[in-house]
Amino acid sequence: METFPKSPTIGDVARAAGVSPATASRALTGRGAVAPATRARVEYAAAELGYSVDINAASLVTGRSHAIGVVSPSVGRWFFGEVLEGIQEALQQAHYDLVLYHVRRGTASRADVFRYFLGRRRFDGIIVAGLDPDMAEVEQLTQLRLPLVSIGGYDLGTSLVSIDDHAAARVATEHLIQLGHRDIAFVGGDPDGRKSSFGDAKRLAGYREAMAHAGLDELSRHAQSEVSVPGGYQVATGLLGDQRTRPTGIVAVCDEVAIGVVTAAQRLGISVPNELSIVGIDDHEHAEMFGLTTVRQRPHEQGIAAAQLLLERLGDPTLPPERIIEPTALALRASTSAP
Amino acid sequence: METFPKSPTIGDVARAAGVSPATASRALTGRGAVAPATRARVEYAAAELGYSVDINAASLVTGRSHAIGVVSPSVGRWFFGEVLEGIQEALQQAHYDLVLYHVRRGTASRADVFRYFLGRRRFDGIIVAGLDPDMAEVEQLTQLRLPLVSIGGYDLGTSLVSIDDHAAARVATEHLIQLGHRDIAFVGGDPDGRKSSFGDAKRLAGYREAMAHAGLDELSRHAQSEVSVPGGYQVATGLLGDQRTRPTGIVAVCDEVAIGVVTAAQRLGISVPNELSIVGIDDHEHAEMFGLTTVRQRPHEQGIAAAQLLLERLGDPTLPPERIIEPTALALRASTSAP
DNA sequence: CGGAAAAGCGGAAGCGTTTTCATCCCTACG
DNA sequence: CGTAGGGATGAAAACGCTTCCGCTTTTCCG
Repeated sequence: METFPKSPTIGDVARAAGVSPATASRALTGRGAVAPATRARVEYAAAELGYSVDINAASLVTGRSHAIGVVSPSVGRWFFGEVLEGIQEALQQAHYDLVLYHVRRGTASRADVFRYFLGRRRFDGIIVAGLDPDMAEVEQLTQLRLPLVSIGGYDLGTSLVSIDDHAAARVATEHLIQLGHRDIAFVGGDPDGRKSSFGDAKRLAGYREAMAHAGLDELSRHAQSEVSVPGGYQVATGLLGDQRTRPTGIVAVCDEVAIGVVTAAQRLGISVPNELSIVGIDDHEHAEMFGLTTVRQRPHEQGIAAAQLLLERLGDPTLPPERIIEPTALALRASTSAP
Repeated sequence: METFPKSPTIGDVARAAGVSPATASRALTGRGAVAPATRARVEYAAAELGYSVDINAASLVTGRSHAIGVVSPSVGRWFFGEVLEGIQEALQQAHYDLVLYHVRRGTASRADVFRYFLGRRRFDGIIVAGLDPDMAEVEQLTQLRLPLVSIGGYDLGTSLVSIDDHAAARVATEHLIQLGHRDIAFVGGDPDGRKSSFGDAKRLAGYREAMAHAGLDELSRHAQSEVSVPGGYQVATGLLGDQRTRPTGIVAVCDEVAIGVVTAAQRLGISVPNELSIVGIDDHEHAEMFGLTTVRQRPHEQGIAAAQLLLERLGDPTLPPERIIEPTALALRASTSAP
């Protein structure tokens, strides 16, 4: 095992194997014809020297960087964490690197990312997750002329992976209606979804449609909150405090909010589901522990699907955009019953 | 605004500004002397053309890729999500990209990452967060000869950012002892920390030391569990079920486990803190909502500190390794009282 | 005012890789 | 047996950028 002051190049490998750099490259990349015996010699030499391709040099000539960019406003929230892990899983199998850009809404660095970071040809394609970009950002995104896949609702007119948020909330609401509930509140998010994610607004609309369809327009109400466990807890503490105005059923914008609501109910001594039925959306990893009835989605699978969609389009950029709507299903647990 | 069939190069910018590529490069990178008027012309031309440097070509010649790698076994858990966001924040300010490698323990792709991904000179330095690498992996990491910073306990002999896990658990335990508790259990993690993170084992040791110091060795006990909210919930359900063997105080390996324990206690009708005191470690974003007494740490700040440590060493590789022990502090809330 | 130093700039080399093109040799087929 | 075809290989160009080197011009100071 020879030691190099600096990393060995393909020239070093070629010399050690007694071939030209061209042949060494062919042997190692698998492109072009090379005799089996030669290939073995090259591979042996490469292993012996601890050779690893310099991805920058390779990218320069091929124009492919073998990485994809992921832009997301959050990594800590369950949905995004799961999506990210799914993307990673698919990318690692394809030997692609993942370059992460965290763009919290309204931060200065967010503008930097769009203006400065995204244009450097560091990646071959891009996945935007749960992003609600403004016009300028959309422009900058399309300007890149890179294959793009969107996850989680916002429709850029490109390939897209999502659930039907509208239908998910409708199903959740209809579940409560079928159980006999009439006074059903929707908890979480803000009215137009500007401050939360784009899908949240669609879920609210799905709830409203189900209510209207059952002739319950009058009873529709929306309690805004931050989209988080404490957010749900806080708003539920207010909403459930007065027994006279308390609804019998709650549809939460997502499981995190639903868990906050469940916790608040417990704290207030309100029995779930006897006195209050709660249904969430997500099937969060804690949903089972809280016995939460919810509409299941699989963000991990969505991440994988998005990455695969993107990888396909890296291989063949002429492929038309594809829209994948992932299935959802009601998961019945112990947080809902007849009123 | 001229449109290019392909992205404009620095040659295009130079031509538009009426200078040589060399001068254009100097003007844009800020290295080397260039007249103010010339710089302005070049910058104007670059903006007009929508020029953005090809980072691969630049990396090839400078040997710096302006990216750093982050290796972590999780992104969804609170601690790692916070760390990741902190790292991002610091890196974005320095115009560095973040390349993420998710290495779950025992997966095939983990081996791939160490064998294949890490050696491609895609990044200039590396941060490992909460990793418990085996010997081969440590070898591969040091083989890279790249500046490295470790977060969260495992000591590779390099620069490092961490809290004193041992002391944190000791403080938590002593808090209960001072309140008058004697029968105190430690919940979460496995004995040697092999399956959970490295710091968890140190926390267990800190608990044991505090117990021993108070002459309570005999009463020391450790209830193993997955390090998660459901994990804490599950083990607490068993531990608290039998009133005769129920401890009066619990030290949880982290707040996620502690929250699981609190929830289990509520479900079992055990009053916190009247019948059971619980103290966590972390100051998780949900700790306040659950009224959890805990030992606070700030993973977001640790992420920032680690990134800064690394960036400094990128600028001057001769800098000696530095070990930053971040402070912790007991945060008193409503989950602890005298027994 | 004269000379030294510094500033400003262009030409060209070079980073490590892939790929085109040309060459050589072997096989297979008429 | 002659030749077409294809497999295997090497030489060299090219990718886009930064930087070294050298040249000219300006500035500064005694």
